Amino acid sequence: MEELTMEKLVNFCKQYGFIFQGSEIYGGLANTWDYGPLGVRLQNNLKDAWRKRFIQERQNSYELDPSILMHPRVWEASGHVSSFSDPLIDCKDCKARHRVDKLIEGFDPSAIADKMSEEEMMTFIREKKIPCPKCGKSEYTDIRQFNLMFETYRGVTTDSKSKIYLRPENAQGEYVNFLNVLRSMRCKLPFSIGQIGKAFRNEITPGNFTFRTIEFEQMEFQTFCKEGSDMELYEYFKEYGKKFYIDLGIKENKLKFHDHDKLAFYAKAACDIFYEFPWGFDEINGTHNRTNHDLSRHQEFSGISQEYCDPDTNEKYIPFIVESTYGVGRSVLALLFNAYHEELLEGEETREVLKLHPFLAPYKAVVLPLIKKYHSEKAREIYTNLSKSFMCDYDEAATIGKRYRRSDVVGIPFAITIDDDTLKDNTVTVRDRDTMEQIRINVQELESYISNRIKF
RNA sequence: GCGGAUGUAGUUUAAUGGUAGAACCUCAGCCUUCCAAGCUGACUACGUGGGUCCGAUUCCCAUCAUCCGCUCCA
Repeated sequence: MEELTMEKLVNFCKQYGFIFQGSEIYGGLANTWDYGPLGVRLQNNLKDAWRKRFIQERQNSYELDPSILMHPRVWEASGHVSSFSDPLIDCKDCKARHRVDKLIEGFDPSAIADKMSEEEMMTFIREKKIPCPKCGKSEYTDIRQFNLMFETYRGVTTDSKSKIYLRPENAQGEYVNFLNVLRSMRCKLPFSIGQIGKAFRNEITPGNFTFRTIEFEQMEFQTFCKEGSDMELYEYFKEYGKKFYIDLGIKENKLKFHDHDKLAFYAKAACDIFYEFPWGFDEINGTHNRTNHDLSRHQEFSGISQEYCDPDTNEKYIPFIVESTYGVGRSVLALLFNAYHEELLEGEETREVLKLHPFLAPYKAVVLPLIKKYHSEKAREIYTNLSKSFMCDYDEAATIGKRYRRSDVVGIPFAITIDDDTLKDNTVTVRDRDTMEQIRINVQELESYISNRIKF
């Protein structure tokens, strides 16, 4: 059995309609990928699973869909306007690109690059003749600013006053709505706001297939709490996140926690969940204790108090926030790697099977007339009825065996075959993808039989 | 963004300075009563743009994209 490489998975996704290259007929646009008919179903089912675990099954949890375009002051308060615009410099000799602040602080740890102006940094580099960490020479281009935020303009003019950003992270959408949710939902702390949505980062870096894209989607969960209960919640959500992935069918030995050695300036603690991809363990989730940094900043920049008044003690304080973020694209990628199997059959034959959790499967069932010309009328009738309950596929082309196999490849958990007996007694064969077991049941029982087996 | 490799149907590939042949897949028909059978037929490709040349898929240049490292990041 060959190892599942990235290249093989990319081909698989393209072949069966999961993921296509973005703008393919124009030669593609780097780092953009389009989810095809099956990929969208898988992705939506993942989102539904997340909603169920994080919103529906939790008390005091609310979903929000904030706007992607936000007031420019939000990004000043969040720190993105200053910290996301990295001054970069290229070595003229070996062409290596360096972040100026890292270059300076790497050379002289007592220097604080953040406090320097661009000119001061350039002078510092020239005077100290800081060597290029790669080649050792000290000949650099001028400093250039790279802003990781996508910019656009509202209105018809393109002056700086009309400049707005596509959000580089989603979390601020929840933070600016903290008071709205608190009031309208009559919340008490701790409570949580979740969101599924897209963010954009104008990075120059290519990624591994959909792992790294300039436009990406996240499922994230912000829990507002009192200082003191924050670390307990932080630990809780780390485990809750790992269990979420295991419940989705990810093998436990493919997952591990990864504590950050270096914390972001706003964070008190940070831990990722890593999945073992072909290139190694890499991040699919991040849980951060963000303290009361975010709400404090918004209070400062907006002038609106972000304090919570404890109804029992009348104590007022700015809540702490524990954030847990799940990458949609990354999770889908992990699920695909995790689900892909090649099974050896008798002889040399192999069967490709996508062993997705039935809840995640793009199609829940495929309806197959045993012989097209005898059974397709009845099969179509059953297909139409069943489609009212779940996404179903219908396949009457080629032999029955081929159609069984075809449904395995795209992860359909149940195959329903219509034969002569169906026409007489209204029973069908239901074949289970994972166990290969076949049972005979009445058409009337199909809906409840499948419903019971695709739960999450 | 840097370095390396690659680019012929959906996939895997063959050949060629005179515009391409196959297998698998897909579709249609025949056959077929439960796991990729068979037969017949059909569709589909030289990433893009220049240059050299009478003529370029082939040679050269650029570009785009992907993969592998590096860098960066969620």
